[in-house]
Amino acid sequence: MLTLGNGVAMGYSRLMPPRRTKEISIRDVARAAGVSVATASRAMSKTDYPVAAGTRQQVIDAARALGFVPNAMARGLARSRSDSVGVVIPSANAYYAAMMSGIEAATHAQGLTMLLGLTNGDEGRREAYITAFLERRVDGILVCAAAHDQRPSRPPEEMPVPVVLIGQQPNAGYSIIRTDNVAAGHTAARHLWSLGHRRYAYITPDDAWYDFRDRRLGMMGFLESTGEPFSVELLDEIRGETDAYRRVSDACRNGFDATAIVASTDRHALGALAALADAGVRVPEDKAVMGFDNYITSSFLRPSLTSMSMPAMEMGRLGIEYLRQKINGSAVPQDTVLQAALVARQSTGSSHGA
Amino acid sequence: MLTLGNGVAMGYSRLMPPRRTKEISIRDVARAAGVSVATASRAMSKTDYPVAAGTRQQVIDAARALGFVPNAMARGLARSRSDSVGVVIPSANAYYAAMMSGIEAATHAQGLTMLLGLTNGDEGRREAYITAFLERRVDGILVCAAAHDQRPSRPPEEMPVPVVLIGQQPNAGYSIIRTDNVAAGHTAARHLWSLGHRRYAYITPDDAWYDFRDRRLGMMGFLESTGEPFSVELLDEIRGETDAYRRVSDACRNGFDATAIVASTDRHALGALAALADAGVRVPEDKAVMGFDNYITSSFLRPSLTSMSMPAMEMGRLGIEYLRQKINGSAVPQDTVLQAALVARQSTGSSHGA
DNA sequence: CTGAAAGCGCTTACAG
DNA sequence: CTGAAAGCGCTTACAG
Repeated sequence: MLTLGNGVAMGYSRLMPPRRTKEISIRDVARAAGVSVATASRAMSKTDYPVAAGTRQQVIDAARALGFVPNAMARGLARSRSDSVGVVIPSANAYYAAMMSGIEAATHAQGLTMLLGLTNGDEGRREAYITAFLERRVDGILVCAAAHDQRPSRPPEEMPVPVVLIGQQPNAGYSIIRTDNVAAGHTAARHLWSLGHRRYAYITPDDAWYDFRDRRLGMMGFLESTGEPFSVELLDEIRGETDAYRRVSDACRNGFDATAIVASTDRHALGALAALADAGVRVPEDKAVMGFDNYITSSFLRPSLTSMSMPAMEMGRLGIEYLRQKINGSAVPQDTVLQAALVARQSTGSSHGA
Repeated sequence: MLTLGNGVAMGYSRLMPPRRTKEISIRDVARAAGVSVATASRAMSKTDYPVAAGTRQQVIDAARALGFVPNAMARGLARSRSDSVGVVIPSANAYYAAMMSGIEAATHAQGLTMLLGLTNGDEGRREAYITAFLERRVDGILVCAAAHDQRPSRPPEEMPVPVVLIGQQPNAGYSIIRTDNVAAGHTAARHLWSLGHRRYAYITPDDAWYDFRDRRLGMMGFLESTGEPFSVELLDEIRGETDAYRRVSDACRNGFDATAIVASTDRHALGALAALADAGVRVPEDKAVMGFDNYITSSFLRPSLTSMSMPAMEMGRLGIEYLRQKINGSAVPQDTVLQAALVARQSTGSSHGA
């Protein structure tokens, strides 16, 4: 090994010739076991099919001896079933990471392979991934979140496989699993209200993402329901920590009126908290801050961040569960609504543990 | 929609009968276009193959009119090539999320579909995923990280497809892309040393993960190279933020001697920072803290966290690039070493920006 | 309990 | 530039 200036070490591996030897097939296994291909197939894949115990063992032994690796493409072609599901996810942030964990657990438990499509900011890839999944004949598709204007272009009847949506989307007709973000926003505002706050600020990207819009609507709904005076300042077009930091810093410099800052995600809250700290604004004494999603990080910030915990992992798990049921021809709830949970911490002055 | 107490809303979708209508195939397209199946195939897939422009257009029009979706399993079976790669990743945390972004960008650019296997703490799933990928006849496999004792059970010669490793692993013979963690540990220690620190603590899970071991070795290497007196306290068996918080809290209660805390990842550093804050220890005045990986979060903590930035995204991108080259029969560097970069921030008292 | 054979939907020499 | 045909590696009625 020899490290170059550019950080790349040398030492080339031998050039492998293109692998062209015919793979060992079930035909080879059958021959070795002295049975027909049909029997070999049944002995290996259909555990319930009546095959003489001895025969089955011979086949299995032969397969092992030959190092037989069944060809899932051939199997899928013959069965019109791939035992795979396609998953579309916007990006691999902490929120979707939790969702992916749930998805992984469920797919693994059911012997399904997961084809992953990350749109990574380029929502145009969404359709491209769905098309790719369809060509690969996945048994079902899970579409996680989507902004307002980005819908699966076709209605459910035109989709050749079951589709389940996770996260509020404008796609009428599809089974969907979502969190009650209106209620979450409502709960967040009520919590801050109970601490005495009357002047609010909401930090968000924009209304194109339903989750963020609904959280805001829930907050507004609660505030209006009080029948008392309040104010809400909207800080929008905020894409991430950096945007949040800048805007809150600016606000602090220009007489930031709000005493309660509601950030549409913990990431936005993180930027806001940093800005407040740098501006010498004390939390929660001067201003309270809340976020959504309850990232693991949030409990270790100082002050630790109060957040609405969303059941991302459970949504992922449930999404695959629904898909499985649909694939098997079972009915599935058309609209499943999970609830978020308030986790109060130091940023709102209501708790003092980690 | 009607939300139940358990958070599940009712409203069942109609039961769809198992889809059994034969899919429309290239045969249908050929018939509709008035050409042979062979010509239809060539017109649609082999852009370079000599097909009369008019004929090609007819085929394409017919395919569109029929809503033809080529069957990738059949294609793969016929070509012995699936245009897919299998990716094994330990978990979807921020570090691997960055790696996945790089992987996604590269696979998408090359028209490869990504099959994802998350081991999620259960490293036994590693082999299971590799087997599943092999059955699906992926064109190549990318194995991201792995602890000391978890190796692909077979040597490269026995793997029927190209494999590329990302992250230091004990798998002799495979092409590997890694970061120079020894150098990173060295750099981290040098930075702290230059700030005057002589008593260190290292927070880590254990040596089973090479990255963490190497960072420690690099740190020790630098300290020993100074020829001056120093001390290093090892806080190991620390799995995450919570463990780090507890152990550092305990240490503070029992006279924590170290003035420089080196955490094997930013996550560990986060727990340590929280513990120090709660113990009334000032950072960086009383103790300095450093982490590795440079999560986005780290720059927004207060004090913001000094960290060694690892090129995770680039590793992911390069991994797929190498795989592509191997698949095409090209040689690839056997050992590629990328370098980490120091990002100094407030936790070590060397910077004061965000 | 077992086997022969058709079929899944493509691609690709091979022969015009 | 085009077509007929074999073949990719499985599964599954159908018939013993």
